[in-house]
Order: sequence, then structure tokens, then C-alpha cells
Amino acid sequence: MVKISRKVEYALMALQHMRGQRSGQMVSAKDLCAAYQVAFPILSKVLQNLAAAGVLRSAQGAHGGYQIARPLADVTFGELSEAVVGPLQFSYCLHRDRVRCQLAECCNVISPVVRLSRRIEELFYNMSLEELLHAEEPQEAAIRARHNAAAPAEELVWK
Amino acid sequence: MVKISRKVEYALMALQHMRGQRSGQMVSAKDLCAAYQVAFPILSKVLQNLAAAGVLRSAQGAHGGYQIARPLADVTFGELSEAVVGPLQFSYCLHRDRVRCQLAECCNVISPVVRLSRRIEELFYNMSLEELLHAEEPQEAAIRARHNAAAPAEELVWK
DNA sequence: GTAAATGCGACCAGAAAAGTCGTATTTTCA
DNA sequence: TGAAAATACGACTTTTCTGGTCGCATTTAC
Repeated sequence: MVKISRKVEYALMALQHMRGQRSGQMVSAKDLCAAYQVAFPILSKVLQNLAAAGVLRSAQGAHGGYQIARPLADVTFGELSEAVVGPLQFSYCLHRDRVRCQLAECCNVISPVVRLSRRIEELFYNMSLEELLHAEEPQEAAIRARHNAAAPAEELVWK
Repeated sequence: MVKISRKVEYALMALQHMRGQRSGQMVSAKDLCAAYQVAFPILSKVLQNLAAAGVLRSAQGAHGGYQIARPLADVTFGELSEAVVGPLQFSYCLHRDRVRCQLAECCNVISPVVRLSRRIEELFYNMSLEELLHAEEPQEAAIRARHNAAAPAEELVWK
């Protein structure tokens, strides 16, 4: 199953939030946690990863925090994903360091797997965060409304 | 990290193999296991999944086995993936049954996540298996040769 | 009726992801 | 200069998921 890591969702959430700030405004991890109900240490780590990748700029100390470092139109989803969950690694037999895979002599799928990986890579590295986070369209607003109103808090199930 | 499931690789391997058979020829799971060094029960399950999805046709009993049921040009990678590892489910907050996600009231990323999911879905459901498995191009042949000759069996590391 | 094949469900183990904890460092400001 | 507020970072634990195993039932050819 191909699943978007929860960390990636957190990263998108944080960036979506900061996109709405007036420029120059720092946002602290603590504020984000309070706003979005995410545990501090995990969000913190995600933000640090984004800062290390140059997507965010960070400032330590009182009144510190994070802000967007470059235009989101110049940052691809691939970069974000790489920053937050490590290098894309689609297949067991495409490791960077080329450890030989189990199937070595009999493998007949390396080419298709490479082809597939390229396609996904292309998609990820051609999709800018701006494109992904831009103002939502009407039918998306409806989806979000439905999502946000889904159930009373007592029934909250996270599975 | 986005990773292609090993089961999907096995499925591609099996289909690549059957593609080379003369039409009407049945291939047994046992034969495939012998040819590609995959454990019988797991490959067996993958083949059953493909049969259930109508990608393969199966025949029980002696001289039974599997064969390709429809032209691979008509089968998408999305279908294969769905058959073998279950429905695409990119995000925690997009469950089919709409269990409310943790972030309900404060979620600000459902739209971007939906957008992203759509993009991946599109890619998967627009890529036919024929396209993926067709005869390899020269530079791919080189990659495969390198792959297959990578290391002596003693050093085999699978990690 | 036996051997060779698929069909199917329950179970186990190991790896990866998610989350937690603790501490160091930096910076502002009173 | 000290306290408070923030990031930085690494080690650890827990949970979830995937891959893999086992066992047995069913079907079919000969």
C-alpha cells in the first residue's frame, strides 16, 4: 500500500499555516502544536528537518520559531518528502549503495521497476508545494467541511 | 517513504514471465518459484490475488496453473497494486469508511492531501502493465546486466 | 485413488514508522 | 546576569504493517 507518511502531512499542515502568516512573522512549534493537536516532539522534528533542508528558516531563543525560507513555488513535493522521511527508495533492489538484491541472477523486473520509480519521482519532483497548497477550490472546500464536521469528539476513533 | 511493495514486484515478475509464454500455456506457481527464488506461499498468494482480480486466469488440478487473462495493455498498474496489496489509501484521513481523523476540527490540509492522492491515483491508473513491461530499451538492458552481475553469491546481503 | 495443482484463513516475526523522553544550546529581556 | 522561551538532537519505546509461514481444503488429470 502506498501511503503518505503522517510526517509529510504534518509538514504540509505547518507550511499551510505559515503561508497564511504575514511575511517575516515567526511561528513557534508550540503554537503549531496547540493549533493542530500534534505532539510537540514529533512536529518539532519535522520542522527541524524542513529547516535543515532550507525550506524553513529557524531562529532559536525567545521569540524564535520558524518561517518559510523560500517561495513555495520553488520547492517540490519531492524535496519535502525527502527532507522529512528520507530519500525516496521505491524498491528493495534500487538501493543507493547497490546492495545486490536477492533475485540477482533471475531478476526480470529491474527495468519495469526502474521505469515505475522514474514515473513516481517525476511526479513528486514536478509538483510544487505552491501548487499543492494553493487556495482550495469550491468542491474541495466542501470535502474539508464534511471532513471537519465528521463526528462528535466522543466518537473520535483514530485507526 | 514511498516504497513499492515486494508483493507488487513479485506480481510484475510473474506477469513478465507469463508474457513470454506462448499463448494458452499455463504456468504453475511452483515453476515460478523455482525460476525466481521466491517462497511458494507468498508468490502463491500474489497469483491468487491477481486471479481474483481477473488479471490472471487460474486452473486447479494437475497441469493447472495460471495464464494471463486479458491483454496487459488493458490492465493498469493501479489495478495490479489494488489486487495485490489492497486499495490505495494514501492518507490516514482519507479512509473509505470516513472514520474521523484525529485532526478533525483543526485540519487544514485535507484539500492538499486529496490533491496529492488524486495525482498519484492518476499516475497509477493511467499506466498500463504493457507500458511497464514492454521490451526494455538499451540503457535499461545495461542497468539490468549490472544489477544481475552485481556480486558473488557469498556476499548476498538483503537489507 | 493418487498426485499435482490452486484456494484460503490463521498465525508469527521482524522491520519500519510513530511517538516519547531527556538534555543541551541559543537568544531575548527584565 | 539570570530566567524564560525557544530550537537542536539523540536515544529509547511502542505500535503498526509487511512479509513470510503453516496447515488444510478443494479441484482436476491420469
